[in-house]
Amino acid sequence: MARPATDTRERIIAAASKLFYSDGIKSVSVDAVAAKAGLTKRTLYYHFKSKDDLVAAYLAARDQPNLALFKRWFAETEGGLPDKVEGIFRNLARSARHPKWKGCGFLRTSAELANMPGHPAIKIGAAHKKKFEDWLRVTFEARGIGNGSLLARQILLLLDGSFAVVLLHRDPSYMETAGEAARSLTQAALPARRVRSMSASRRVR
Amino acid sequence: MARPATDTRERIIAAASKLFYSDGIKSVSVDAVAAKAGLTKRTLYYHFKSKDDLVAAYLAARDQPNLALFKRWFAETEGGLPDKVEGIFRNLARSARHPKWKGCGFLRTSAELANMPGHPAIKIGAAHKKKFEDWLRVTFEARGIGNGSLLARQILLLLDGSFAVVLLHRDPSYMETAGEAARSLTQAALPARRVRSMSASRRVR
DNA sequence: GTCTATAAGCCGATAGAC
DNA sequence: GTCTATCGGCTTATAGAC
Repeated sequence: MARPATDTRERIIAAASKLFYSDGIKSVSVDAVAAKAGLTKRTLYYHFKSKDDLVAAYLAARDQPNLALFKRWFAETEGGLPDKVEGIFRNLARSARHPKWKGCGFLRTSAELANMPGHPAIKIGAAHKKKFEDWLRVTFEARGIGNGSLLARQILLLLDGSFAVVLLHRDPSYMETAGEAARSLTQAALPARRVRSMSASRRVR
Repeated sequence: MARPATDTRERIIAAASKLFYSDGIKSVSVDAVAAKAGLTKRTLYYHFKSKDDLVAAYLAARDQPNLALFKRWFAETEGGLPDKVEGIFRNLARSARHPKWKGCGFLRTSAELANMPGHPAIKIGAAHKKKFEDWLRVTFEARGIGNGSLLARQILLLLDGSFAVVLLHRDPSYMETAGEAARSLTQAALPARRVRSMSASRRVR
């Protein structure tokens, strides 16, 4: 009562977020989350009906902040559309060099829970990626790209591919490679007027 | 003694492979693997010193067959280089429609064991992906592509991205999208002589 | 090389007091 | 809403017989 219930709930989610992202879902016990949050397991089960419920809350809490970060990286990168798209990958490569970086929490959770396709956490992850893809599509269409839907899907594939590959090899330079590919595809999809010289698709050869 | 020890070992790996790929690493107990192989846990521990050892053997057994499959898909697709590259993705999309498909075992294991970067299974997964990338690079260079190393990395990113995205959304059409992107990038990287009309990079607009 | 039996501990979840 | 205490089951791994 000294603290409203929502604060306790958010403290639990914060603790769960650190542990689940760092160590995975199955490796982290409910006891460990409760200890990290500074309360007992019984209290945790007062706020969440099950561990699955807690896992879903962990990903739901990452949804909006994650999207906001991508949008900020896009907005803050100067230049044309290909530059701004590549800017997302450059910023991601920078964050991937942090020692605590362990890939994409949404993708890692879906990989770990692949045998539970209906799990609420997977639905939240799928919705998150759809929101990102949709934001890309709308952004591309607003800039006059004909098939913005296709380009958005291609960029998403490169982004999630770089999450997976960089996690495996621990080599963030793959994100810069993905950024170059994203730049090439974006450049090629731009309306034909005033094509930039020295575009990435030319630089390749 | 009725059966050589290697047969027992291979039967254990076969059982482990089915269970680990289907349900993940942490979700599958050593008991379950032993039961599936039709022997006791004590016998399993006679052939493998630990569960980690068994996980590594599971991925090692998938290495060569998996590479051979990609090479076969490439070889059996008719047409030019962009067609053959896209053929890999088309075949992958077809296999992803099988109900038992659960993404890439190497990537899923590395996602689940992300907090153990030195785990032997992760090293095997990283080596597997490097072999695939290297085969792509050599293939591209043999066909006169200037920066075969860059294109190989880009194709790898699209392939692993499609593994991750299709696993999350359960929508194999993303693999066809990745195949189109791979075709575009391959086409753009080809030596300039005799550019095919109606290439994918043109079809986009 | 394969078996039965068990150690020693951790798991998610719950009972009941306050 | 938070606590102490605990249930029943599952976990990896090992001891020792044959």
